[in-house]
Amino acid sequence: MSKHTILIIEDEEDLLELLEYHLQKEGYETLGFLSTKNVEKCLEEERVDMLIVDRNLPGAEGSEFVASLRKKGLNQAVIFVTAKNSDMNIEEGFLRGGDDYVTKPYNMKELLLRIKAILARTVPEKNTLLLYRDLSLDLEAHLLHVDSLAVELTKLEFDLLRTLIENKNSVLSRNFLLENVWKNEEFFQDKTVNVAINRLKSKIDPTKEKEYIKSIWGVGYTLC
Amino acid sequence: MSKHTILIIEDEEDLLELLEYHLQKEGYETLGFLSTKNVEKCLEEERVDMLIVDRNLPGAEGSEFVASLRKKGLNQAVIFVTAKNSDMNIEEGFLRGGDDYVTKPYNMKELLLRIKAILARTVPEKNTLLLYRDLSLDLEAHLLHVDSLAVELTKLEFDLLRTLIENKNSVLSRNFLLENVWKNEEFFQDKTVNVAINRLKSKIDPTKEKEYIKSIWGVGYTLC
DNA sequence: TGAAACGATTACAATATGGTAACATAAAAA
DNA sequence: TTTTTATGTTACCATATTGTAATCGTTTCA
Repeated sequence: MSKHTILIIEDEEDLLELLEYHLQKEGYETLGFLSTKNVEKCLEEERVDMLIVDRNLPGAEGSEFVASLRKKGLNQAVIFVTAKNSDMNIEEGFLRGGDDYVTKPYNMKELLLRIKAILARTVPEKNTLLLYRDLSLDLEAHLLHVDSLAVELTKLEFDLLRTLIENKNSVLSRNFLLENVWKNEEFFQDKTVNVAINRLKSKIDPTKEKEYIKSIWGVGYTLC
Repeated sequence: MSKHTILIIEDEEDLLELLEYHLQKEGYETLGFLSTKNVEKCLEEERVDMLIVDRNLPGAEGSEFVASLRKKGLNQAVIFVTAKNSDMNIEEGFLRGGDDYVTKPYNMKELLLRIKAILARTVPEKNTLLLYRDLSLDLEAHLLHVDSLAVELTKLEFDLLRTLIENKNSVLSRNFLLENVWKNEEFFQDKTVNVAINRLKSKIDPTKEKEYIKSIWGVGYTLC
C-alpha cells in the first residue's frame, strides 16, 4: 500500500521541519511550504491526501486561502493549526472548510492521532495490490494486470499466483501448494500442480519470453 | 432533507440536557442516555448518524464500550467527551475508534462546529445519487434510472444494486451479499443470490446488450 | 552414453458452478 | 377476502474449470 501524502503550509521554518520529521516517522509523505506560493500548482500535480495549514501566513490568511481552494474543488481534509484560539477564529476556520482545528502549542501525539482518524474517514481504502515485476494482482477486484494489460485468471490460477507472489523468495514444494492453494493435499497428486502451473504460465506469458515461474528440479516452483 | 440524529451517552444529567438543548436548537434529533444500558438496542432500531460519548460512565468505560460496538460493526463517527485530558487517555480514545476528542469543560460553539465538520465527512448526503455508467440510483426516492429512463426495482433488487455500486471495484462473494443484502447469511443458500442477480439483470438490461454485472466463476459477482 | 526420474504439454472426461424457468409460499395490495 | 407481487427453492441444462492420464522432453547420475 502506498503512503499517504500530507501537504503542510507553515511559515515558521523550525516548526515545519519538526512537523515533517514526525509525519515522516509515522510513514507519511510530506510536502512542506513556507507560504501559499506554489501550493496550488503542487496540488494540481501531486496526489495529496490531506492539508495542514497555519492560519497566520505571511501575506495571506490560511483559512481564506483554503476557502478559495474549496471553491475550486479541493475536497481533501484540512487541519488548521494556529496560535489564535478565540471562538471567533475557530468558527471561521470551520466555516471556511476546515475538518479539524488545533491550537499551538500543540501536542504532537494528539495531532498525529487526529490526522490518522481523519485520514481513515476521508481517504477511501486502497485495494490491496500484490506486485511482482510487471504483474499486479488486485485481490479485491480479482484482477491481474500484466504490464498494465488485464488478463483473466480462474480462481485456482489466481490463488496459485497469489501464493507464489506472497512467498516470492521461497521455493514452494508441490505439497506446500496443495496444502495452501488446493487446501487438501491428500486428495490430489503432485502432477496436478504441474498442470496448473503450466496453465498459469501460458496465461501470464503466452509468448514465453518473460519466464516468471521457474521449476526447481526435485523441489518445487518459485518466481524468478 | 431529514435531520441528522445524534446519540449521546452522558451520565451527568444537567450536562446531557444542556447538550441536547443546543443540538436540537441546531436542528439535530437527539437520543440521550445516562448510561450504556439500552444503547445497543437503540442503535439496532434507530438510524443514528453520530455518537457523543462521555468516557467516564457509571459501570463502564466509554471508549471500551465504543471499541466493543466497533467490533460489532458500528461505523458511525464518535466524539469522546471527557474531563480526563492526559495524553494517554486521548490516545486510548482515538485507538478505540474515536473520530474526535473534546475535553470538559468544552466550548459549546466549538463542539457544534466539530460535529458539523465530522457529519459533513461521514454521513453521505441524502440527495446524492449513486451513479454507475448510465445507472443512477436515488437512495432517497428509492428510484432507479437507466439511461434516464425510470425502472422499477423491488426492495431486494434495489439493495443488491446499491451494494454492487457501493463496492464497484470489488468482486462480492455470495456470502458477502447474503450478509449485507439479506442480512442473514446462514438462512439462505448461494443459489438465492444467483436468482436475485438474474432478476436484477433482466430488469436493468432486458435486452442483454449492456452487461452491467459479471459473474466471476467460483468467486462472486461484480460490476464490469 | 543411457536409463531412470522428473517436468512439460496435450487431450479428454469428470466435476463444479452458473443460468434459467417453473413452482411454492408469504407478504402486500385491492 | 381475493388478487397481485415478491422472493426463496428446486430442477434441469449449459459451460467453465480442473484433475487425470498419456506422451514427449529434459535433467541427473552412474
